[in-house]
Amino acid sequence: MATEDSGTGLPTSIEAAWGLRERPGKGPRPGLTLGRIVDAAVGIASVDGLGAVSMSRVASELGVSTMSLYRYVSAKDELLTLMEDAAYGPPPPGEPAEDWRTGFTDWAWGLRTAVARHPWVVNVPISTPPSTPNSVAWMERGLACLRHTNLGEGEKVSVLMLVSGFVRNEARMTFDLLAAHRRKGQSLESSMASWAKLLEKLTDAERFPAVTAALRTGEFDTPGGPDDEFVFGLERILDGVEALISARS
Amino acid sequence: MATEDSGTGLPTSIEAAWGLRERPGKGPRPGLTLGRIVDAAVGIASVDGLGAVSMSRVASELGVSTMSLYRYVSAKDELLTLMEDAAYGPPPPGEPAEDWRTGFTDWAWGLRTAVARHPWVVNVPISTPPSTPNSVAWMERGLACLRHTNLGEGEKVSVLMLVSGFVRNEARMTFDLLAAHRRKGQSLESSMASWAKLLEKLTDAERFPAVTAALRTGEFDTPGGPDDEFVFGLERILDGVEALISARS
DNA sequence: CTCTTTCTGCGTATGCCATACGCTCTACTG
DNA sequence: CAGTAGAGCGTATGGCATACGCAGAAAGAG
Repeated sequence: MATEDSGTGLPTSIEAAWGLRERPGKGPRPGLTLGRIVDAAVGIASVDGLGAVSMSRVASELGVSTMSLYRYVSAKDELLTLMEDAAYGPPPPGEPAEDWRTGFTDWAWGLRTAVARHPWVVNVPISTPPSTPNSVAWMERGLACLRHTNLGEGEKVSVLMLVSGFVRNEARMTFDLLAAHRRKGQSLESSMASWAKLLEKLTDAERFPAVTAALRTGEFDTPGGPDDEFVFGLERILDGVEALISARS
Repeated sequence: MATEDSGTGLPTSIEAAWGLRERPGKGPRPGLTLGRIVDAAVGIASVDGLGAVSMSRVASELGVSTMSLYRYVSAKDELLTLMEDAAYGPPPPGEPAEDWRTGFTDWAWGLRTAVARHPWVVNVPISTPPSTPNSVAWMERGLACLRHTNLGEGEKVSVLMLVSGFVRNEARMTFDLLAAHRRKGQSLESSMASWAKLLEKLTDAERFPAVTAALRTGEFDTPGGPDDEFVFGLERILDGVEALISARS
């Protein structure tokens, strides 16, 4: 089986992504590389969504048989993990801004941009704490943004998880809804409008006074840009983090 | 087919959940109810996880054939939506606290409690904006908690989505990790510790100075309770919301 | 009371999916 | 040059959602 090696406890394919594991000289030369497999899978996901990524589809895209892939990846979820790593890509190079809030805002937007480029990543099931190269690199950069704050190391990590979780979740809702609307051939606006209409039909003013009041303002009909909710949430969270940092002085 | 009716645009099964749609007098009496089907599916998910919920498994649990279920539900994802609604259940009755922060904190904890009772809900794919009875009821209550603030209606909804998204995402990470650890037969502590060890092996101090520094404090080895991250994140977000409310005065 | 309509349950079939197993052939090591 | 580790892959197993159409039940229409 050999799902582990080198004492890292990582699956072999993930070790390969870190650049460990050189090829032993024996048998025939591999005809593929992990990179090509992951690229093919990413391509499929980008065009037809994560659901379209099957081992046989990836294999046929590469002109090999399904089972060949299992020489490179011991199970599909390893492939998914590697796809995720590839989708995030490396964080921007160079030093982050001196001011934590500037740097951290950049960081959050960078993550969001990566996710927007590959919306399917947010549907990759989480199975382990981040241990792929790019994930750890993004973590490194996030921590670096907070280097001049007086937060404890544990707090920094918590802030990181809070914000990256927010980015992921926001993207998940936004892009899943967008995809659902596209599937039904509607625009986001008409879809929101019909949702509002639906709620109006379902909610009476006695049992749902607050929803009724919110609907009456008509704000649901004008959803604004897809980034609006992201901007709003990020500002609130960073305000909260700022309060903590101030309290530590 | 009849996936829509009554002008709501909702699938028939969801309309049934709202109590619309009475039985037409004609054909044979249904041997099942939507409720029994959903209960069975929820039971399976609670015991063996969402992945174990298949149409055939649900059917055999009920002693009927697989295809019978399609008389009640037009596709599996309708069943999932109904399961989600059942898992959240109704929000607590009565008036929320006068003070928005008290009430809203209760609301967030209530959501978290519901999710903790049925951890699989967070893996139900999001396909539409909330339109099931309990989802709307939770929305109603969340808005009610903010009734004495000076936020605009759109802002209230944004705050709602921000916090409920946080609850969902936090639960997703926490419980997925817990499940992964259980699958490998490890405790959370030992698993976190081995993750820290792994990162130490993978990261050198030159390329990953911040991660190295964080690891050196040893804070990863003492994960604390599973609620710690939740409490931390919720406090930050509510601080941020409070800043907004103050700014509106 | 009978006929027609409408709805239920369900058997069967299709076409996906991940992946276990074991064979053949390759290319390097001793 | 022999031995062997590894590559590619054909086949098989056991899952899955769900389309289709049939048989029989229940209620209304005449």
